[in-house]
Amino acid sequence: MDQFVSERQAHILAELRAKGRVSAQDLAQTFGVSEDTVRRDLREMAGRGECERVYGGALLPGRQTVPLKTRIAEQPDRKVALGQKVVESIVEGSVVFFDAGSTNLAVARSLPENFGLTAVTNTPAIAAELSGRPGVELIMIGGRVDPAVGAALDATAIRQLETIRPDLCILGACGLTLEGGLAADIFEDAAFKRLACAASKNSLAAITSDKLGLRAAFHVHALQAPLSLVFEADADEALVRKISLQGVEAHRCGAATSSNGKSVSRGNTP
Amino acid sequence: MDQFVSERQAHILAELRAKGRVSAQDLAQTFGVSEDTVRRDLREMAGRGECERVYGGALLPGRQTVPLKTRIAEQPDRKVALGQKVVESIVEGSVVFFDAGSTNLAVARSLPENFGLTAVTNTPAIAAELSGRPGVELIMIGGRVDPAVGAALDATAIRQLETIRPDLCILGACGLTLEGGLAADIFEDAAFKRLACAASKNSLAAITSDKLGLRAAFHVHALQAPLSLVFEADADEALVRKISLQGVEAHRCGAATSSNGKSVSRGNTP
DNA sequence: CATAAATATGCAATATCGTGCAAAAACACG
DNA sequence: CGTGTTTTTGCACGATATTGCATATTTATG
Repeated sequence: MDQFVSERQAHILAELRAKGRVSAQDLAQTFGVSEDTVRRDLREMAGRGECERVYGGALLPGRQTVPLKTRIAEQPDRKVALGQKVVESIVEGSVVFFDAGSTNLAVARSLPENFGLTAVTNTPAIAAELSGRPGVELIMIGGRVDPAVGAALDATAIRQLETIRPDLCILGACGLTLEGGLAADIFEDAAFKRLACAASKNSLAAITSDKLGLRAAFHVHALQAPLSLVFEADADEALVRKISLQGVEAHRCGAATSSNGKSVSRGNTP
Repeated sequence: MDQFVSERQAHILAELRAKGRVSAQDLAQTFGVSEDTVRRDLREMAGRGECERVYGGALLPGRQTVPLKTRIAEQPDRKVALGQKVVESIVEGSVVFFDAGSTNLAVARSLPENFGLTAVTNTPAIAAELSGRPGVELIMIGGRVDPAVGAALDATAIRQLETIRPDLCILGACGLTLEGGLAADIFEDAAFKRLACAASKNSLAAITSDKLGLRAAFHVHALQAPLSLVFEADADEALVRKISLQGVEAHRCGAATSSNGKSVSRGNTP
């Protein structure tokens, strides 16, 4: 069994209290069970007075019966598509360092509900996202949080990082060029990224197309193994091919069209 | 025999405390015994109240491991009112430690936009809330994040905390009694809170009324200076007065600002 | 009213549970 | 050392829980 019944219902209740409403379809998708199972949960919870059943899902009890028809407009952000592609490269049970960056926050969000891994991060936003997830062992790197980066980069953080040897380092990057490789805009950030890469067995960076060809000031990682890159669907074909020729594993994620109904409605920070 | 029974059960308990959940199948695999044996262990442990039996395994008793970020949403109005009252006690420019707890997350949310302070916290959700705020210098306490508490409590965290002397420690609490003072439900959590108090010049705890009179297992702070308490509007008048007589500064916050005064009803069945 | 979506119900497949029982090991005791 | 007792463990078997599918029914909406 992937998840205990009471755990699933607790998550439904949490989602319900956070958002005020839940959709049976989304819940089924989120937990990887059939809608029938979700409906049975909702019926049971309604019997305990934890929610009020409505057509399409459930609401908090005592509230007005807002027709749940208004589906949450989960626009399949480009970052979500990229994040899901990155998740495919993560081996279940491994130790993964999450570098700072909004793309990496999307990666954390894209982790399936019960994905088992040890997550290490110096970024509060990512830690908050992963905190409380069943299956995730979370290690927070402490220190002064650099306001420009939103992550701990100081000596304390470096000392703590040195005690950890991740299997995979998921890098954020501010720019990628064929000659310069991965680079960052902020000196301390780049230094920390280099250390994280050096400590890890493998490194992986998700590159949004707007970073392609951008030359950032401080070097992070050359285009050479051990490094994997994940590009968006519209990335420059020629450039990607050239990068592959340097011995760097390059993946490309599918188009971010809304053809698949994989709208995982978990995140709650803009 | 490969392992004594009590050893195995202790190991199960450790796993349970670490992950918040155990699966009978996994445990049988881990220890190389049959699932029947594991089930017998779990049944016995449940009899002692060490775990809560569920179909497929066991969970930590009582508390549900609901992500902290959703716990905040449970009683928004009251928590916000309490948070705003606590903020009034924070001196601009001081160094403030934010303990774990949904109430303290509300305090962090209630900080005015440009409030200047140095915030120290071991709770990812609070760090994420304060990260990026202009005026806030954020220090993150790192370490393994206890899933039941949602904060770093381990040796790494303690070592890092020892390097900091906050002006104010904003405590979370699971229970408050006249005789026992502030107490917490989880041992490691209580130990960390005690250290945080000891390191800080002053301590302050926001007490939701549902915690009043509740006796939690592990002592955190006696009702004596240096300690301030902030109560809700509907807190027991007599109890608050008795607490004041012990030399503890007691504040009371006004009624919830929202128009609906009846937003809190426990176990309401429509 | 027509249609599509969501729901309830029954049913079968699978997983898990509890109990009784026997074998093996550890133990108590003479 | 020998013997009876207790503890632990695995296995068998019936009971129970969970889940997905099929089907009939209800609901929302144009």
